[in-house]
Amino acid sequence: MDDPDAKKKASGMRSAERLLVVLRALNIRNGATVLELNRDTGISRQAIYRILETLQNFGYVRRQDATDRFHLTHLVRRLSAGFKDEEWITDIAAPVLERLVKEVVWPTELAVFSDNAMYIRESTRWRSPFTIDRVTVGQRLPMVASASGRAYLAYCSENERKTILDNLSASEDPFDRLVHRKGYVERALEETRSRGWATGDESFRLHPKTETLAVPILVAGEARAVLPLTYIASAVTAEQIAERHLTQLQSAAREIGTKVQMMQSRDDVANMDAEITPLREAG
Amino acid sequence: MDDPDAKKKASGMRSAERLLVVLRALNIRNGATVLELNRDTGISRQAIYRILETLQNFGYVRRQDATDRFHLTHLVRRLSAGFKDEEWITDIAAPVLERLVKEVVWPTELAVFSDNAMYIRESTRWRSPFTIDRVTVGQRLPMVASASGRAYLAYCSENERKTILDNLSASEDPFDRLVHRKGYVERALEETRSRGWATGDESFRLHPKTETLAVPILVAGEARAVLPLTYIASAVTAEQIAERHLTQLQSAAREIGTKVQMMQSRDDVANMDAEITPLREAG
DNA sequence: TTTTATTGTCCGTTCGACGGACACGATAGT
DNA sequence: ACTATCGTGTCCGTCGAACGGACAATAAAA
Repeated sequence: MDDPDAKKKASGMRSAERLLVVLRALNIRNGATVLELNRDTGISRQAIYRILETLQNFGYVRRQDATDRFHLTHLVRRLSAGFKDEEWITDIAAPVLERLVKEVVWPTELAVFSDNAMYIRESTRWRSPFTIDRVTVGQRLPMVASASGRAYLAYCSENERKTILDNLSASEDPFDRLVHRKGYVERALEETRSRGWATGDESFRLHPKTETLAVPILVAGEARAVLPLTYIASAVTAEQIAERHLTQLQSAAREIGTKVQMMQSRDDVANMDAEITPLREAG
Repeated sequence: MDDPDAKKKASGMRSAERLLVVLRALNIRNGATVLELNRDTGISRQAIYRILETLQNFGYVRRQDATDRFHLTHLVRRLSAGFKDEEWITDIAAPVLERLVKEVVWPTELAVFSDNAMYIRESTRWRSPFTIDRVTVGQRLPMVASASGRAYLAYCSENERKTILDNLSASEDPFDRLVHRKGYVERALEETRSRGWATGDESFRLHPKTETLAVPILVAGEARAVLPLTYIASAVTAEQIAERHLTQLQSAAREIGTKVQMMQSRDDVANMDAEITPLREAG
């Protein structure tokens, strides 16, 4: 009875919500009058004045003198410039991983390449009952010794692989120095490609009892990230995991890859589904 | 007396302001816990919860499951993607023009190149007592006939000039067709470069009584925009205007140019002067 | 002149934001 | 085990900020 509109939000701050709505409206129709914003958003004129004044205090909006239009300023970039392009994939992967952990009981992660190593960016470890180690987001994984690194190297572009291996040859990290072992990298990548998934070197273990298996996430045919699965070595073998879950892993990887590709191919992320949700009608 | 804190803002909505502060804080330290945000911004924890919930409802923020950190999502781009790169220069020029109109009584404008013509993007006409026409923001100015177009063509890069003139040769616009007149463009540009400022063809007048004189705004040595000044032809000549105000015009143009250049050379607009202004201390 | 459309501001009411207080869990030190 | 410390999460009574109706002012249209 107290909820006439069915889709009432759990909570959230009213005035702040409306500021976001106005800010979004200004992004869709940059250069708008108060009345236009009133019509676009359904927020009362008086409230639009208050909101615009607030935005002006922060310098995010300026008023064009001649006309009575309000424009965004370059400072609005501050509201989103902290979000790096590289994080897209993590952002998109998160919900997919969440679903994946329900099908595959073992914990899975998302790892991306950065600074000549793979880094875990998202994890479902805490959701899996089989998690025993404490590896967390931010964990570094060496390129040639870890399953994630190998999956990436095996499926990234030829040029990228060469550059990475070149960089690694100067590294002091003991696991990185494996690149100098004759034929080591070639064998590992060959094996990875023939199976479609990678394992890590037995000398590299984040936890003594666990092992990891990883599949690549391809965007436009090249690896942009990897999807590792960690299991308890005494319970199952890598082959058993692959037999049971490889299809699911690869399907999740493909879903993430295509979603990222779709995003990147859009010219303008902002104006997709450009309608604003009017809050309520007001005068 | 009713203003105890000396720097109290005129008004603005409290909760919405604090949401903006938190959003900005998240951009500076992407991936933050509630407590970190509390410390960074000085906003109480309870309020941070409310704010983050609001941002989550809009999808601008998601919570990384494993850790207790909040991250921006790709949707935050919607809050600034409506601001085009091309608008930077307008944004930066606006305050400079405002000052300029106080020194030079005649109305000045900012015009940028777009779609094979110049377009007025900012104007101080309404501020000048000498304004008689009703030309407004958005007005199109042809490239070879208008003062603004000539100033741009004379000082843009060689390649850009060639491309523009090529495009114009196919245009149906009568003023654009002047490009076909033998030696016309060359003479106009030569004259412009020798003086440092441009005038329009006498056949092109937005208003029968006014004429225009324009100087280029250079960024990295090439024209990115122009700064036209409109005067009443019966009152003064172009030469008189130039004699009196050319220094001021060029100095304003230089100021805009260097500011834009400074902006563009920054890697990250968001993190410049990265301190957040804590609102007040709270628990 | 009247009508319509739009901008701008005032002000009394109300409801949403506020933060103190408390519960809980995890980790560290003794 | 006990205590201390730190961090997360939630409840709830109070209070002031946000709300929008109402009105003034201006300009253009009928």
